[in-house]
Amino acid sequence: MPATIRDVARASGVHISTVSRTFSAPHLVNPETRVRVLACAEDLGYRPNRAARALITGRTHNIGLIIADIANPFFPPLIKAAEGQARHRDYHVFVADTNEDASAEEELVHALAKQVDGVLLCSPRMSNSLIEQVSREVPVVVINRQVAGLPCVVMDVGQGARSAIEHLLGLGHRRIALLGGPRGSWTNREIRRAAGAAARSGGAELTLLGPNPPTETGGGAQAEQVRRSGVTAVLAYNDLMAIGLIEGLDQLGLRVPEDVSVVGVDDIALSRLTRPKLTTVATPTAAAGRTAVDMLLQHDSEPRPRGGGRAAAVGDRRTTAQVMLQTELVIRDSTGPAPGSGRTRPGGTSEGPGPHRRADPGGPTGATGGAVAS
Amino acid sequence: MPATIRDVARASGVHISTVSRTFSAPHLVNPETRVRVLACAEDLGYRPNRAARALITGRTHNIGLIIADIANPFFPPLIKAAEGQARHRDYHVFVADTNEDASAEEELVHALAKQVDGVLLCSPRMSNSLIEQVSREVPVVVINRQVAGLPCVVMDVGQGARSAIEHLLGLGHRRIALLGGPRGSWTNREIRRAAGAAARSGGAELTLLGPNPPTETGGGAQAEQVRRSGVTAVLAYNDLMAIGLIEGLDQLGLRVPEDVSVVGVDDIALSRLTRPKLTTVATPTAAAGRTAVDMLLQHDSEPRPRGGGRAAAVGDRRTTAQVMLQTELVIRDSTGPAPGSGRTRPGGTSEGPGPHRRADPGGPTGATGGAVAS
DNA sequence: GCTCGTGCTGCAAAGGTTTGCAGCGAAGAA
DNA sequence: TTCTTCGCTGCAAACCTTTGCAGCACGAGC
Repeated sequence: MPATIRDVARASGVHISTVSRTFSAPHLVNPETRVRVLACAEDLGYRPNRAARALITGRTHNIGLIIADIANPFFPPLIKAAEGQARHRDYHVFVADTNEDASAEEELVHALAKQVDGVLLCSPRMSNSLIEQVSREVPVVVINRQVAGLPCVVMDVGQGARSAIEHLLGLGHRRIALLGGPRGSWTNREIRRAAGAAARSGGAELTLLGPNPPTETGGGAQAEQVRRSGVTAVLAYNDLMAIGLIEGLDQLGLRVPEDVSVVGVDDIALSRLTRPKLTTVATPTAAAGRTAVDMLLQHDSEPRPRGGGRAAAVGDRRTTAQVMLQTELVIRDSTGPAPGSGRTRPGGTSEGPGPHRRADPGGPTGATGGAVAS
Repeated sequence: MPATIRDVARASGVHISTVSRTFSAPHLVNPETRVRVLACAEDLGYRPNRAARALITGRTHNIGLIIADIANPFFPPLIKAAEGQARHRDYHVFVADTNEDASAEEELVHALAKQVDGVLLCSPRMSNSLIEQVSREVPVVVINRQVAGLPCVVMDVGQGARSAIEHLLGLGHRRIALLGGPRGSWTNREIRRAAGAAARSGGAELTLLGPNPPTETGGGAQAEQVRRSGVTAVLAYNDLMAIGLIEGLDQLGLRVPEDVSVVGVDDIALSRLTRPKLTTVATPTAAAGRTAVDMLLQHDSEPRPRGGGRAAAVGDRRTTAQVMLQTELVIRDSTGPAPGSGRTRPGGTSEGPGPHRRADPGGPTGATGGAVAS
């Protein structure tokens, strides 16, 4: 039913190539012809078929964004930032959700592969080797994971976890639990590694709880375990789990931060709305989205080898840089002195100004994170 | 760089049509040939180009889902449900976010048009006539809006608003504010209409505040207005605004529900986490997602007229049914007796069992909503 | 021995677009 | 007048698949 270029050509009495040029290279066609063609096109409701165009140009002007769980409020700022950046470069973003499922992830990459010029793989659950394999089918930038030979943008959660543990140590905590995230998460491994090292060097004991689904429910489900383990502080894989845990502890009659201190990771908007407000490791989510788009599109303007047109797609011959963005501990109300440590609570911290206050959420802070190697 | 069907044909010494059949109609090719072809394909990492396939079959097996604001927690359950339903039918869902912007919305429909078999337009901000226009380019199902001649699925927010107002009237409130949502929202109009009627027939005064952006910030920004207006209860366009408003009132020293009662709409997960827990109109979000996918794909199995292949796409000749799903008032802790009304608070309601307790979030409750007309 | 059916494969058109090249007419230069 | 140049347009190949039709070889039935 929709009109094709041929219909427009017929209606305006010119060759299809002239119609094509009317849209993609207007300066090459006689003004009079142009207006006539445009009129006919308007009349017939003609829109160039982007799929057909992509078939020959090798450019779709779309990018795919694959997300582990769209319901996790961690992602929307990243998505929005990516979309904004893409829009500047005249690209559209298609988002797909994998439900934390590795095989769905792979399937979606294939589904998207030829409809986009590249894919942003955000917090992938696939194995590294599988990522490498799919990256041969379509240009990929990985977010929240380092995989050798591929362009990546990660947050320095190691540093964040270290700061969190040090913060807890400073409050007198010596028995700390790490509420682990999902299996297959790079972030999870990094946090575990860094938190373990920091605890050890601070003379504290670190109990590992997990893996768990990275959701409120996943956090809440471990409340009983936390109580039984007798720890006085918990570092959670993310804010959602931290919030769920606080709820769970509450139902068990444990108060936060009086009985147990809780630290999250991500600094989602929600962490400012719950009571107590959450102490958390802020990650530059928006900056990550922007950076990833830039990396994917960095060779966009380069002339592409014509002939065979067969899409040496965007980002081909890309320098496989790896970028690490800085994180920052934001101290709010969910952490306090360890019970029985004799310390008193440092006055109502709650985001007062000071070294820990976060400058500009998702702003340049993170974007300046140094590029690393390769 | 990626292998094409031609490469596989060359490598396995058969014609490309045989390779094609190996994938799309295996029973038509000799088992020996088949294994040889499959081996070569595997070897070369060949994947059929879905864009090229779509060009000729007229089916992409993708559906587009256009969302006003992906950061609004109202949408993820709908997205997830749509994805699940689509997956059953062997479809993938591509999500796009419009940032509440009508023109971005239109642009995205065009970007998606030829890459998907149909589009779910969720809470559109476009004008009805524009929706009608784009629906000529690609099959569309509209969610959260009724537009004549197009298949729609809406929630009965009118009924919900009525229940909410009646609930407030029952608590003795006589001066109520309606915290309006974004311009161009069908839901907003429905709520206003129904709430206005209910208030009038209950002898209450309804103050309109808005339009506002449907976010926490948008809600919080009206806190001062709410105080000044002297109302004792507020019905907000959605939960996010309700929560933002509660925060804002809190900062002005007004307590909820002691000083002001607040009701939201949507019953997002967050509304159970804030203090006080939010009284709200639960909408069957997941059911809406599922239903919309079903409506879009209902003629999927029908044989398609071959010849010209030009995609009398999915859902063509669709019966343009309009479905309305039921809503339900969920009473939690953000509503109480009007100050000075002499009434006392009915004991700790908070989701106890009873007529208002919600059965199964997004479950069959809503899915059974009756089909209506046309 | 001939016909027919069956099982497999090749041929070529079709789908909607872009783009290098060639052609054409007119205007300007020699 | 003849040769260029220039501005515009048409031609046809190419992108990667799918699919109706035809062709081929072979075995069975008469």
